[in-house]
Amino acid sequence: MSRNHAPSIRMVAARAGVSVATVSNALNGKPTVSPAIVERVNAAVRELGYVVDIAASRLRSRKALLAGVVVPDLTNPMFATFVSTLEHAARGDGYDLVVVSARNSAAEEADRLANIRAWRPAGLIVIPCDGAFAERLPTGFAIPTVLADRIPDQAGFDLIAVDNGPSAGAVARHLDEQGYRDCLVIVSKLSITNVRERWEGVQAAARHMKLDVVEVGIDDPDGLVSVHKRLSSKPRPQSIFCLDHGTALLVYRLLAEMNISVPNDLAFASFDEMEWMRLTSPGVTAVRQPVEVMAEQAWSLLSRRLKGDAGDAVTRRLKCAVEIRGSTPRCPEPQQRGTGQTEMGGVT
Amino acid sequence: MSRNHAPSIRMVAARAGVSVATVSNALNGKPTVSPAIVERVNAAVRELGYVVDIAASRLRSRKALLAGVVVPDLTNPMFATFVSTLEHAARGDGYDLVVVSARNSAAEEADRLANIRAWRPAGLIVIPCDGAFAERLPTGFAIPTVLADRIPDQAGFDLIAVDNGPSAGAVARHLDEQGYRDCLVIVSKLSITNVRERWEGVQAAARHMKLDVVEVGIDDPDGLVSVHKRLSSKPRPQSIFCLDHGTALLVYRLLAEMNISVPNDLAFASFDEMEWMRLTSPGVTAVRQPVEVMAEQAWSLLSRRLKGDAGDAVTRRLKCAVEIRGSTPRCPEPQQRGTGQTEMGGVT
DNA sequence: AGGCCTTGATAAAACGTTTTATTGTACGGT
DNA sequence: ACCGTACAATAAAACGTTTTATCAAGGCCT
Repeated sequence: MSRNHAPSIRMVAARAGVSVATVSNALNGKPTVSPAIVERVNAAVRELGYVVDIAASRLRSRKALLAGVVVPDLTNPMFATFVSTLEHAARGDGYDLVVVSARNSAAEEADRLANIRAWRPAGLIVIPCDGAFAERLPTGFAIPTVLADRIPDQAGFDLIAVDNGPSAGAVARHLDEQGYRDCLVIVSKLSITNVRERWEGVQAAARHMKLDVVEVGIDDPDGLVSVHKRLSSKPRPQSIFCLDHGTALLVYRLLAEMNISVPNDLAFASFDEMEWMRLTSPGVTAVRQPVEVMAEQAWSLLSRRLKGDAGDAVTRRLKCAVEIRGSTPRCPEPQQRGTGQTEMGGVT
Repeated sequence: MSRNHAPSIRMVAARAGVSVATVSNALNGKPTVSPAIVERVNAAVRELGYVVDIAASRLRSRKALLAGVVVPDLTNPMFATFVSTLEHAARGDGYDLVVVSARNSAAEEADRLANIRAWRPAGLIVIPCDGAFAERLPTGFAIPTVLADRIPDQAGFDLIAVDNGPSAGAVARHLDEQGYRDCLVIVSKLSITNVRERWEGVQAAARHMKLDVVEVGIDDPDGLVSVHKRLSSKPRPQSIFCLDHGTALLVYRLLAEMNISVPNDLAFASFDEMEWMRLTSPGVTAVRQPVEVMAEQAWSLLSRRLKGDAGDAVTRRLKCAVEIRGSTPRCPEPQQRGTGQTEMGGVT
């Protein structure tokens, strides 16, 4: 019994009655093959259901139509969208993607990077876990690399990110102008470069607001406890601005549990817009990042590099959309605070 | 100048002063290599930063530690979680994953399947776009394949899915018992097998409720228009049950826009729980699917197959959790309908 | 001492491709 | 009829591995 192996180019050659080299030439569109033979080869390919072995092909030709993608967490809808868009763009150029998730762990990221190397991709697109990405890049792994979304401590990388500072600043200014005089800023980890940029943007933009910042680790209950304490004490903060969607979700739930009404008792805004922020009543003011654009630009930049462009490292900052919704209305006068005045909340 | 190629096993051999075969044996833990030489080899590997070329390895050894994964849409948080969990499990067994998204198109799914074949994976895990999956599987692509989540028309596949019918039925029965006498069931496409199962489950479980079903294609505005019409006409349906999260989102927004209050004006429930359903006030009654468990079981089943288990095709149905929340309270008496009686909605 | 294992290492073949160099073959120009 | 060229097809080498078969060197037994 012939084993159940996938048909090889040899079988195609035999079936078409030509040499192996000719089959290869025919399939790769080399002009030195006569049309009649091309047709014979194609017929044999169809009949056998032959599909090239990419690995063998790459091995010999030294051309890899393959790029690696590393994201911190596929579960995050933003990164999932990033990957999905990227995949589409890459396939449009004939490239395959090997995608791995670091599950928010720098150690796993390093591991995955080493592992992805074994695939000999032509290029890399990485959303790093944190700024220390350069240290985790295996030595000697010198292929075109484009970073996205998160900002590395070390310069010299191509980078496509959003203008975290100005966008977060725009929200802070909005709160300021609406009359709020203090704001509790909540972050997951200030060590994440984006988050730090946002926080700095807020600090730069707030003119009359007193600012306060709390770290709420994603799985760490302590942070939430301290937010709880902060919200129970008098006077309560007039506004809250969460600098990433994870904390936004946690804090928004906390508010509901504590029976604190948005926006009657305080205003609420978030960086990183999520679907649900348009569904609550009122909607949540949020910064929407242009993920798809980011993915497309990351690919087109990598694509340029793969074609041989060896120019200086590029950094591009994309503009975010700031969606003002009912969760940040004009600040009521102090004496009226907490007595009603519901904005007839709505989906915008 | 020596080109910038990744170091090969040959260089390692030269550096360690042994033969290529010995390096291979050492790295693969063959017992015939003396400890002293193993150490020399490891040192050389470290110094050069050598990483095996998986493709070449697989080519020669005919052992692929690689599985393909095809999902309908990575953007869907449920599938993203599925992939993420799967990846973790696979890596635990030393396997890599090549993940592709069909972007909800059967044509793309077929294309991706053909393409993934070029990687010669050892196995396949697929969440098919629709029931006609078998037709799109390239002929001769006979590797262990586990289907997940969606049910194929054709039998003979390993399958890990949830008990769509009973779970949807549980929600229908709940509505029925709460006193609702009719229910508008909303689906994306009845051609999706899961959705059909859910719909059949609803039909089987509803005892006193009059049922009505509307298809709302994900990108198709017509469906929403007909829902709108249905909601404007008198008498308005007493309850709505969306059988997938995409339509749940659309319809929930539509309700807000039409100023129809949940649950004052009607009850609302959904299959496919999403984050935001715990955040609205009141929370949305929903069926939560055990995605992680599904992924783990899919992997462990595939893993078994890869180890050679050639038993009959297995079908496993996982139980879902039904989360009863404030959006489906006891049905008020008809004369009171729409006059207030807000459940002090809360996050559960 | 001679024969036979065992041990540790290696040379060479093989995997499925692509590429390079080679071989015919036909053609047009003298 | 001869040469040079262009064209079509191919044989063989190469890519980086793993595997198989081979080999050399001891050690043990008679």
